[in-house]
Amino acid sequence: MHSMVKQQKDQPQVGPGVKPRGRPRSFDRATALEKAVMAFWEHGYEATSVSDLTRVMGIGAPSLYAAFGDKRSLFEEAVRVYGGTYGSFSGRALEEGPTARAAVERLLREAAAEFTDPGHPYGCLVIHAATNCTTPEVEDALRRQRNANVSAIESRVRADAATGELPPDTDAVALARHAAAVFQGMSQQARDGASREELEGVAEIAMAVWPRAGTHAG
Amino acid sequence: MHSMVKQQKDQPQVGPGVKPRGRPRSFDRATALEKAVMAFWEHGYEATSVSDLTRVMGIGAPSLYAAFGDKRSLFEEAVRVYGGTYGSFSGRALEEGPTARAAVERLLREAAAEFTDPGHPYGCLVIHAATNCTTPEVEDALRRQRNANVSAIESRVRADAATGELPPDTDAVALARHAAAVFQGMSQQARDGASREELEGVAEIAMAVWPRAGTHAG
DNA sequence: CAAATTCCGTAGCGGTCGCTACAGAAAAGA
DNA sequence: TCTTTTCTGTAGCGACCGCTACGGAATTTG
Repeated sequence: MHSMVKQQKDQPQVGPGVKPRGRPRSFDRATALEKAVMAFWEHGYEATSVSDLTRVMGIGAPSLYAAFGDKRSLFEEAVRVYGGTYGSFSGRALEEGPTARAAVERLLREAAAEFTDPGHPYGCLVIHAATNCTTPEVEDALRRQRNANVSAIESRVRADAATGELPPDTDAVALARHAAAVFQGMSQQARDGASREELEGVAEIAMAVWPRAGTHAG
Repeated sequence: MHSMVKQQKDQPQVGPGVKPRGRPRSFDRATALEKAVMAFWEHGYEATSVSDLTRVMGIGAPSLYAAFGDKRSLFEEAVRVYGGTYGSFSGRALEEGPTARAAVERLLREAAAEFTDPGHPYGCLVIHAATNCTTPEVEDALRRQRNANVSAIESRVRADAATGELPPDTDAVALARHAAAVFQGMSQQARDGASREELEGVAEIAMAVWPRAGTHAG
């Protein structure tokens, strides 16, 4: 006997003509999930208790566990929702920017606005929601995500150094890590009360480190 | 009757000739406190339980409470110890640097070494040990400390802009916040596994934003 | 010695944690 | 209507949380 995997019926994949069998869910799953995103974003994984979640999501604990598995699965799904919405600007900036410099400039400028948007918690969920975690897997998952972002910046810098858009002796690792450090520091300062304008000033200053095209370092 | 304040006999202020009355403490207070610093540094305030503390400190819970008050008081004392030892480099760099630029350069370069020292947990306790805290007072205390550091950098920049060491139109707030953001981002990246050399590269890159003496911005 | 004072180890307090057993309610299928 | 399926609310599980009452141990004072 192989172990049974609990059937997940969370995301209906069948057409709209087929109705599920039993009593229908009395709440909107996406709306409840969005509330969980906000709670985790503001207070982090550990400091957000299941009773906190059931309160803000407006459902009972059994409904939460039936719809989302357990607290950790709910958090992972909340991280995915965040990455596809509030946090998607960073991936877009890095993909769509015409050059590494333009991509990072857009990344930092949009971060200044996003991190201080009064419509949701300050800063970046990926940076802050799983620090000091008693569940190391949760902490590691977001750490990997942060390090992947550093690598993404580095790849763009390295590509521009290869094409001549940046000087060939550019230190791609240091330039990328600097951009990432400014990004992460901006998130921290947003949490500490910095304004959008202050963070835009940081972003502008940070862009001064980029070598100009046609200028070689040293 | 006004409320009695519990007599604290933790730090003996009398001369060495006077012996305390009852049974002497069977552990060294400073050594135990140092262990608590390490535990809070690595796992943060909330994720470090009292039983974690009693284990690493090698004492029972009643001894901990008798010697340090409660968990929060112990944490506050640990933060003070940290600020006077591992974290003291930042204050020294900002005070002793001959110019704002030299002070920040030393700050960042020493941070690269300190944040990655394998002899203790990575990164900065003040930045990481009280995030996502269910006790907002604890979180706020370290937030104030971080914002005070930003202000300290800003003061040094402003002073140099006044003397002409930096251009008079220098944006002191942005320059200081950028330095602080890099500092905080370096701490985050140290926690995420960055090496000393990588962080030194970040520090070097970050210093490129500073206007040279005799050069005016715009 | 005895008395007084202070510390330590055991053991456990009330509270919250993540999670779930259970029974009733609400829907579809027969 | 009756059965089947699924969801919901109550109520509570064992584990851990921060913290402490209590009695015995260790030390100074008289």
